[in-house]
Amino acid sequence: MKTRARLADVAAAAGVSTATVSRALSHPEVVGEETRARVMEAVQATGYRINAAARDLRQQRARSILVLAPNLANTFFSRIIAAIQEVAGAAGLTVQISDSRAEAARLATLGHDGRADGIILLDGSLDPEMVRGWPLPMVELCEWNPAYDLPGLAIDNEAAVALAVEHLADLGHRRILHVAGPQDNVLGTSRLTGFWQAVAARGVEGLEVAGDFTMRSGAQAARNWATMPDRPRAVFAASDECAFGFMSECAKMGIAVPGDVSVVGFDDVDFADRYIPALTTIHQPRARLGRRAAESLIAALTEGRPLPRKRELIEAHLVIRGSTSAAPR
Amino acid sequence: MKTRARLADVAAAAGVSTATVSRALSHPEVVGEETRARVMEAVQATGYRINAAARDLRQQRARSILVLAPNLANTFFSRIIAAIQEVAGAAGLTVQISDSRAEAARLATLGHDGRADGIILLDGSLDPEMVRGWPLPMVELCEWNPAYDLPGLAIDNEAAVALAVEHLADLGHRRILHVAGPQDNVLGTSRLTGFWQAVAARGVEGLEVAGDFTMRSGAQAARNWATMPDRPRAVFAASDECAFGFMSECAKMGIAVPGDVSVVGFDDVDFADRYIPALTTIHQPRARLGRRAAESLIAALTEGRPLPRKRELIEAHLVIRGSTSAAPR
DNA sequence: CAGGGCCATGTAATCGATTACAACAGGCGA
DNA sequence: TCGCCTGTTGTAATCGATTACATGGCCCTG
Repeated sequence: MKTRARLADVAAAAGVSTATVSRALSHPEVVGEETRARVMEAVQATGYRINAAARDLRQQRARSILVLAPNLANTFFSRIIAAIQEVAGAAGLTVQISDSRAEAARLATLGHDGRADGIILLDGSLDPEMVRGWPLPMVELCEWNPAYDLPGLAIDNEAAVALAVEHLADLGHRRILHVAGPQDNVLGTSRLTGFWQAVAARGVEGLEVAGDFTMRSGAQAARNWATMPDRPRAVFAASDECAFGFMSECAKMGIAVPGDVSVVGFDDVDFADRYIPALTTIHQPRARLGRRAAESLIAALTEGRPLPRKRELIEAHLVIRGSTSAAPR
Repeated sequence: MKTRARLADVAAAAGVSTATVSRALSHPEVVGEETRARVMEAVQATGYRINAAARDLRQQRARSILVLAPNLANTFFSRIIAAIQEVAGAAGLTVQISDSRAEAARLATLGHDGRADGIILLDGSLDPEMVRGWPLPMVELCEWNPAYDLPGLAIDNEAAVALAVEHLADLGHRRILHVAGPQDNVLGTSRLTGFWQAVAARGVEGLEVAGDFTMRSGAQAARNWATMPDRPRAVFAASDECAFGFMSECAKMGIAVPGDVSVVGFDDVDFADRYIPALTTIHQPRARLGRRAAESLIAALTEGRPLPRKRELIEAHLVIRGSTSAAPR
């Protein structure tokens, strides 16, 4: 087998034209039964495989979607991406991934070179000009940025935060510390906003310390918190990772969770359930988010069904585990 | 802006032929300085972006690599994939991902449709016939399968396991339990083999219980272990996740780690350092593995540098943290 | 000044499919 | 029997780039 068989080779083998072979493969119903059989046989015999580049060029589509996330290594994103890939694969589309923090020129190219038919954006911090310049259907997922002016899907972060605050308040906590996310990120800011709204609504005292979603920042927050004169006994971290960092640092300092301090996280990553103690947290249905985003984008691509115009919010729920307990009286 | 500008549009705008435009863009040095400037101006003016499908078709390459992993959601793989993407992106290649457990026909197509120039395989359980049939450069990473007959890169699992066993033995443990990985997986089997070799070499007693790398199986193993009449005080889990499962179940049963039992994991995932207690484990340099695999594949693709013929093993090391302590005397 | 070589550029073939349109055969109704 | 319709197949244009080869101008050398 020297070179790959082309459509023309199959046509020659079957004694028909390339048009017929093409039709036999993509629109079998318009080809005569006997001819079709002969073509299929020739396909087998030659080991023919379609050349995607040629088909894509002619059809002006790439049968591929691009997923942009700020950190591909993060377990939060990987679960979502897996779900996207699953849906896309089932629809016969490939998935390209790229770190959205890559060099800007390279990133811009990805949306312009025709190798993707649509984009799923997991990053709200891209240059809006660049994003709006991409001539493709796009959806935002989890994060969002009004300047993109795109349809999107996310959980209702503020409502979710309220669940966490309510839970702690229900346990009798009157003072709650929020280890915030980065304030250059919509998730960070909306969770912070939600926090202040929720404590105000519930009439409990709120406190705030800076963070950036990472375990390291959670640990740092714990060290700061530990030095507070009258430290709050309830902590709401802006992410699970942050909560893990906080709790692990507590353990180092000999502070018990939830005995000395109750901790709530956000995301419900896979490890939350198996942390010690198991982490009370907001569950983000990551697989579902990924699946739904992929489905609506793919429907837009393949059936021309228009994308929704607005951002859609789905409800997240609280999962109560061992890291929270009643406030000491 | 009705349709995207093509090379011909740029050529018209610059008053040159398409050949000149093409050359000005990809081989600037062969084009006259003044002409080049005029072309660049026309590119700006028309907003021209190359059509990748056309270029790929003509050049018979896709500028893309395909990464196949058995579970894209797994944090172990995602770190590796991120590194691959980073290297590939810097080299101007896109990265396609697919779950290698997808339907076989779809998977086979991925290697044949010409949309990838090379493949990085993170799964040793694929149909060897299919893998050998792919007419592309490939490398195996982390996992391997002799039937693929491919170059590969992985840590020396058996040597790594020996480090774990040595560490436990050095702490005075004479009886060590291995919570094994799945035996239909090379990593599972090679770690098990390594375990038996290491205990024999060190002259300590080994015990074995089945598992499959998951937290769930680790938890199950802990429950079994707890019922053993004379239970070993040292456990080596085939993966960090398994170790987390084991430890979390211990916590539920009121068994202290490392007080009552020392636990060693394998992989050093991001959370290992922040678990409670922090997990002693074998560090797999996942970013480095991903980077090196990507680099050698890309070198083969772009410079024609041949891939190594054999599998390459790199050393892993042990990270000692809080989950292990001296055996009680 | 003729001839050779080099440089810059243009012409046109090419990559491998899809698809608009043409052509042809056979069946059927008028 | 003629003309039309339907169903099947072929011819050739097309997608948008790259690149082998041809061309023409210019400079240099003998």
